[in-house]
Amino acid sequence: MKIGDVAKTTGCSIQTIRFYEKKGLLPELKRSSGNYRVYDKGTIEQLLFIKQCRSLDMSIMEVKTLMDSRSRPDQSCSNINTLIAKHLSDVIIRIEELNALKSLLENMASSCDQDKTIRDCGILNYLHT
Amino acid sequence: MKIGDVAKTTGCSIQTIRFYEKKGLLPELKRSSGNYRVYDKGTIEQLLFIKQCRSLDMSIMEVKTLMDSRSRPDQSCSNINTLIAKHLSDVIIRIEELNALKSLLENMASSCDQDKTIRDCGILNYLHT
DNA sequence: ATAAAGTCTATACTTGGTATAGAGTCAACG
DNA sequence: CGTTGACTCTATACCAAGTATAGACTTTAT
Repeated sequence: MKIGDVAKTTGCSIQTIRFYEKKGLLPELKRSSGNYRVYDKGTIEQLLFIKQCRSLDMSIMEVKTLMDSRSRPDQSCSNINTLIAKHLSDVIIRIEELNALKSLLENMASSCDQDKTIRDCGILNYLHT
Repeated sequence: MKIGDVAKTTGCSIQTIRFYEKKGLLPELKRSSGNYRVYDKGTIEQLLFIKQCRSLDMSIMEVKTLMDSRSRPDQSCSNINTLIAKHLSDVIIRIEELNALKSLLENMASSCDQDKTIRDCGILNYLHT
């Protein structure tokens, strides 16, 4: 399989696949006689794994940690539990931040209507304080 | 005032102040005979305005739009209302995304306990699917 | 044989800064 | 007057996580 096929199958762009390779998320791979990357089914599965993790908003480094763990199946999975717990806690903190932000923005939005001038704009006055 | 004083007063780092200048958020400013940037009270106020906007998670471009508006006090402020409404809507969408993410991560976290091996880790099995 | 499609590397761009290097400036102290 | 230390200057590189080119090469199809 060539990179274009892999891109179609996985839904990752060609550049992204090469980017993941450069970041060390894909194992060293074979090249054809014309220096084209040659992929097998294992790589596709790995890319789907990465995609799944990225859709959960994990960083490349987090994904790398998980993939490295997968190559040591007999070890304890406690570090994986820790990683997910940390990630979850980060998400919860971010949600709280954004909820606070949302309240502020709602207050601002309600402090002005469309019919004022810039000089009298409630939003700008709020920001100016 | 020199840049170090401004940094202390506003809480922005020196590099950040120069960065904002390069991005066009600060007006063209005077230089001393030794080519040092010279600031006045107006710039401090502008920096605090920028900081306030950034703490509301606005992008540099959004801040720039607001600052440009401030220089035309007689115009209608409807574009400012629109900007804030759009920003608020973005924040709400992001909160929804993160809440969905949170549920997923909670399910994952509860699908494994610390005592398993990588091979049997419920989290990795989830991700592998 | 040639044209089109695919792939290669290397580089620049994005956002919002942060962190250097190396040079120049300014104020105080002896 | 010299020199040390603190400050500032520009320019550049770096981070995440890709995206988007340019210019060269390979493969495929006609």
